[in-house]
Amino acid sequence: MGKLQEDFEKIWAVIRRVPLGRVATYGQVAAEAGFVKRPRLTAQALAHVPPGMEIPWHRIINAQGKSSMPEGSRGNREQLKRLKNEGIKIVKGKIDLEVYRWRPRSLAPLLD
DNA sequence: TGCTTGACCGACG
DNA sequence: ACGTCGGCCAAGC
Repeated sequence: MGKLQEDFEKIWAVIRRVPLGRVATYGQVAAEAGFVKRPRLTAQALAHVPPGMEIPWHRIINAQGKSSMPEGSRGNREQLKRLKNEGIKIVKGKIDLEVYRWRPRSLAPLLD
C-alpha cells in the first residue's frame, strides 16, 4: 500500500463516524484524521472511494455549508436529496453548520 | 522539469 | 455577502 492510500483510509475512517442527520466539512474531516490544513486530501479521498464501498460521502460539505459538487450535476442532486432524507434543512442550497455540524468528542487524534 | 488544476479553507478588504 | 490571496499537495500534461 502506498502512503497516499493509507491516508485515504484514515480519511474514510473519519467519514464513517459522521452520524446520520449531521454533516462535516472537508477541513474538519482532514483535521480529525490528523491532517490539519489539508482539506483537499478529503476531497481527493472522496474522489477515490472504491466502487461498492459503503460510506456516507454525502455528509461531507464545504465550509460554506454547500455541496461542492458542480451545481445541477447528478451527484449534486443526489447529495442534497440524501441529506434531506436525513432530515437536514437546506435553504437556498445552503446548510446551517451551526445546527447540523457533527461535533466529535475528540477534536483531533493524538495518536497515529 | 514546470505549470495548471482541483468535490478546499481562513483571513482580509 | 462577495472577490482575492496564499497555503496545501497530488495528478496530469
